[in-house]
Amino acid sequence: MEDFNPIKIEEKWRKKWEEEKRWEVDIENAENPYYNLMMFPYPSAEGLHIGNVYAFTGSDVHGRYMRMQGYDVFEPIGFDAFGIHSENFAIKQGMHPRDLIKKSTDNFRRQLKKTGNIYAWDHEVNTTHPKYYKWTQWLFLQLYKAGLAYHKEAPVQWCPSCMTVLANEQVIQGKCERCDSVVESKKLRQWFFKITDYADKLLDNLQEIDWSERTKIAQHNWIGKSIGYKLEFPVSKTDFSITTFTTRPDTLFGATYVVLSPEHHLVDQLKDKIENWDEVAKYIEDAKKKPQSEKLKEDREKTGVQLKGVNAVNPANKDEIPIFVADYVLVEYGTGAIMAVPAHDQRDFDFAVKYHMPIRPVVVPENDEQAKEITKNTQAYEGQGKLINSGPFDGLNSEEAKEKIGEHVEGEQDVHYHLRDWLISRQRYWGPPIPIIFCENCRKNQNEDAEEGIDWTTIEDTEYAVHPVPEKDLPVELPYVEDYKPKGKGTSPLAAVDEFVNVKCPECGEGAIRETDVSDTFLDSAWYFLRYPSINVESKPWDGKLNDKWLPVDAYIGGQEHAVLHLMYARFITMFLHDQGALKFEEPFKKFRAHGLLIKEGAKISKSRGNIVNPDEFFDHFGADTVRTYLMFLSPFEQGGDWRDEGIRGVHRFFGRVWGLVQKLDEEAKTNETVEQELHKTIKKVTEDIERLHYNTAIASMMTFLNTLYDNSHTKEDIKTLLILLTPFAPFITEELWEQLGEEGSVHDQEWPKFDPEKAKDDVITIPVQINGKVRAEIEVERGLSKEELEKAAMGDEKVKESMEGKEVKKIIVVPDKIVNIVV
RNA sequence: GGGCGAGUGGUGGAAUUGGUAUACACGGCGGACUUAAAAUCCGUGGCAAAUUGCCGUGAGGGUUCGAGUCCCUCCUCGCCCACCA
Repeated sequence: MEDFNPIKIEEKWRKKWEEEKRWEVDIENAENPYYNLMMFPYPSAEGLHIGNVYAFTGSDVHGRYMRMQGYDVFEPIGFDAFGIHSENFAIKQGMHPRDLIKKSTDNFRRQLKKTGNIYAWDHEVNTTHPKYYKWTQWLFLQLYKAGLAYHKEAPVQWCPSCMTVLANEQVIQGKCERCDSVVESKKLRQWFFKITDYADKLLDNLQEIDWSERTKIAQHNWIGKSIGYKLEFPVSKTDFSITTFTTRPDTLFGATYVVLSPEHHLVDQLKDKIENWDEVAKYIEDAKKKPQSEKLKEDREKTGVQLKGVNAVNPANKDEIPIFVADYVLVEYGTGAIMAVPAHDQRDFDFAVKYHMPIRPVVVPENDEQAKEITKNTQAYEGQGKLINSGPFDGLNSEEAKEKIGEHVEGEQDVHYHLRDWLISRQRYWGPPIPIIFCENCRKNQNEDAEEGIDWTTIEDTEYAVHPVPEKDLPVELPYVEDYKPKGKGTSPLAAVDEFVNVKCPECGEGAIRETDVSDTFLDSAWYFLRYPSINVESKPWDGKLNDKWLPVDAYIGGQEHAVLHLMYARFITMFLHDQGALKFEEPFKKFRAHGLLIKEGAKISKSRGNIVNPDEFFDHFGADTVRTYLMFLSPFEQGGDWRDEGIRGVHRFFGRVWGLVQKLDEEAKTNETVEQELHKTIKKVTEDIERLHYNTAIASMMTFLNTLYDNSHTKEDIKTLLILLTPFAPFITEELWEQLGEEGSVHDQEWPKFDPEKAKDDVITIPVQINGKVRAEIEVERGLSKEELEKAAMGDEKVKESMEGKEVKKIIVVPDKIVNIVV
């Protein structure tokens, strides 16, 4: 009898599998392709996080299961190694990002190979490799040529301490995530992708894809479609008119003032008429200076200033109402101006109370009691109801009134989205250079008359023609720059590299300059899944035939934190490529499931908490099988798990017992009935639970089955079935024991066991007998007894008779095969 | 403020359409084995108790023969978004 030594076993098989390239699929000829994708990691210098192991294992269990269902599973892996994360860490370490990334990916690869996942290592993607980012740049050019990439001056978030622009996701409540400094707003020329062109498609397609509901809802909310009306408020005694956007035209009669955002263009145009211009100008100046964090503060008091000397006209009742400038109205949303209805919008209400504006209720609930309450004006009523104080529209339902009032004042139906265009330029070093050349000479020679349609831009007061880098010149390689740190001048460190910046214009051949910004990391990851199958194709981003075979992705697993960013961008890019005729599908991921967050003892795992779990330690001590199975045993995969160091011992013991079972196998023994029934039940449970990613209960039922095998006479076949069921979770020990049982071939090539639904049911079942809803007895009966038989059996039971003594039966509820309840 | 989700033993968590609450594990305690320890195996929701009884799924109410599950009111926690008109 051999001792159970998981480390030795795993080394043996790992080596063998690596030599055989055991998990590679025939990418060209696979008959049943199944693309099992996991969000590729950012290779942090600290090494693989236990949370990564958790996520990857969950995906791999699914992949291995599908493999045993007869699919040719392609499970690739790669590294999302560009980006500010890596760069910041490199700066901290005083190491060049390129060197650091090389080191980190090597370490990641070493750790990933320990996990026992069926990765297609021959298809590894690395976003920082010129052979990869050549096509990221190509993608940029396609978007540019299609008119979906544009250049515009826009405010960005700027950290004065780090002296750099920050990505939106690096700004936490108005502060820099690294140094906690308050972020400022700064205007810079930027590249944007017109993702908003796809807002409706991104929204509508959600209905057709098999994704976790919460992820779909997150995307739905992020796109944030609001349907409403554009309403005009003329400025009295002028030719100007203020265009407002509202989703509640039904409350128009309650609009008692109008608010412009401080950046609104009309403020300047009305300058001559405004009597308190100095005051207004000062307010606007202050508002611009106000840091982002101040604006985001939760209970921040609203401020504003009235434009004295001018009034707007409410188009519904022709009332002259005041105009304010206030920074609670955002220039970037809607029209940058609102009609304020204090009675029915809490924000307007707060403002109205402070500045003594009238509050006129125009919508009240149908219920009169509640209606009385509303008219007391203690807070805004934002619900639906019937109209009052609205002239000819009184009594109408607010829903109907929307359209009627909207039409009455000749408003224009209008739609707005929360989704904004995707800002993709970064003034940093560690990313793919944006493949654009600016030529001053070409701009000078552009025919003034033909200005339309020719793309040009202004950089530091000089006009340039904008040229895409010719595709034959791709990739625009990121030079190895010694001083790669951000300089804080609003430009990338690449701007200081003359050899990079100065270039011959591809059109006129004269001296020109390159765009020095790099693109957002999210662009790298927005298309990587298209590259995996075609990683060895040099002449194009992907091979059409391979693409047809493997894409779209069959199953995608990743973190909920990417619900809006990455997943939205990937969908947008796919839709765009589809419209270009480059892809046959619009949606990249047929099925998506978000895994939960792994925590430790109730707390988030983080360096600052000092509760880091080092996966290497556990791999080396217990082996990958145990780590994998323990992680999956914690809780439902989509819910997340709570890691405890001690808990892993239970799974270790379990495998010790599985091992022991094989060691003391009695070849002569026969299966008894209990084992047979339990076997079919277990197959059913494990299969169903793996399908719905409830790995924890799948494992629990295998533990139960193991206990049954220990307690009952069983055969080698029974053990073999258990091993097969365990394979997706524990690929090493199952293979080893398969070999020890003297079986041909590999456990991994076995067909997934099938269960007989009849045998998965017990023949004799225990039925509880309740009296007045309390369990008083249990009776053993055959399955399938009729109501009458069951009632008879229950009434005949000794315990039941005892409890019933001297009582009168009022009613008996009998649910066959379930329960008997006697009411007395 | 908005959206989403969750509250079950000391802990992680189980529980088809409403049908024996706490499966499977961890830890603690007790026991077996051992010279002893480790490992292994068995028992263990709480309170009282000879057999047994009562109480128990965040709180309160309701529907039902029967509620962790359905309905209403409330409380707490987590995540995401946030002055989006």
